[in-house]
Amino acid sequence: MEREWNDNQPIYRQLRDRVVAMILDGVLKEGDPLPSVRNVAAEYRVNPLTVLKGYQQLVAEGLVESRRGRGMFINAGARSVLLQGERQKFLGEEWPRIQSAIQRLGLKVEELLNGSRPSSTAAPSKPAKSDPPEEES
Amino acid sequence: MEREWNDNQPIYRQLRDRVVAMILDGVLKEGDPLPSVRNVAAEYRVNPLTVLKGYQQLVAEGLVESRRGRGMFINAGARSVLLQGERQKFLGEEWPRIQSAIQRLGLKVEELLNGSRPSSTAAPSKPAKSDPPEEES
DNA sequence: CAGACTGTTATAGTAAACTATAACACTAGT
DNA sequence: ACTAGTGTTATAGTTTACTATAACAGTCTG
Repeated sequence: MEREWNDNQPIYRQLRDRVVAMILDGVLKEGDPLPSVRNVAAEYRVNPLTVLKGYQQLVAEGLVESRRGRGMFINAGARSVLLQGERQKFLGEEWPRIQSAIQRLGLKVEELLNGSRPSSTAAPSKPAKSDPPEEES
Repeated sequence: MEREWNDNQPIYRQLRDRVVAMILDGVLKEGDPLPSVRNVAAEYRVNPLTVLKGYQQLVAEGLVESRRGRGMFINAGARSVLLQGERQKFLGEEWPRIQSAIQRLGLKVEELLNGSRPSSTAAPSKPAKSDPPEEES
C-alpha cells in the first residue's frame, strides 16, 4: 500500500484525493464510513490533525458527513457530484497544462493515450514553436 | 502574459518550470541570458529572493551558469539534457497518475484529443475497478 | 456507569515559502 | 571615477503545513 507522499502537494490534500479516488473507484460506497481519523493517522504515521484536515475538506465539499462519536460517512450522491466536478476540474485546469507539457517534450498524445511505450530515442532537434511564453528585459 | 501563480506549487519552482519551458520551446536559446532577477521580480511582482531561488535551481541542475555582475546564461547542451530529463520525469512520475485520473473519471480518448466540450451527461454508473486502493479498519 | 471507540478543540513548536529592506560584490559603458 | 546594470548575502517578519501532546465531547457495548 502507498504509505508515501511522493507529490509536492500537502499531505492533507493528498489524503483528500485518495478518498476521492476510492469513492470514484467504488471502493468506498455511499453510506460507508471513512476509516477513522486515528486509524489513518497511525497507519500512515501522520498527525491526526492532518488527517482531520483532509477529511474536513470533504465535509466542506458536501461529500461527507461527520457524526460526532460515530464517524464520518459518505453522503448520498457523492459519487456523481464528484464525477462531474472532478471532470470539469481536470479538463479545465489540468489537461491543458498536461497537453502543453506533452507537446513541449516532443511526445505524442495519441501514443500516450493508447498506452504504447515511446522509444524515447526520437528527440525533436528543432523546437516546436506553438505558444511562445512571454519575456521582457 | 501569465502573471499569476495558479498552481499549488511554490512560486520558485513554477518560475524554474517556466524557464525550462522557454528553453524547450526555443524561446531561450543556449548562450542567451535569462531575464534579470530584478526585472522578473518587478514584472511578476515577486520578491527578488524568490526569483533567485528559482534560478538557482537551474544552476544546480547545470542548465544555467551564473556570472556575477553579468547575468545568468543558458549552458550549451541545456536543451537536450532537459529534453531527456524532463521526459523521464514526466513518463515516470506524472503520466501514471494522469492515466489513473483519466480512467477514474471515465474520460474518452476522443474527448481529450479534440478540444471538444464533454457532454457531461454520459457518466459511467458503474465504477471501473482497476487498482483498488488500500483500506484498513 | 465504565470503557472503548468515534470526531473535535486547544496549546505550542518546527520548518518551508514568501516577503520587505538593505547592503555587498562584480562588470560594463560613459 | 562614476553610474547603472548584473548576481548575492544578511536580517527579520508573516503565513502555511505539519507535528506532538493533551484534553474535551459525543456514541455505543458491556
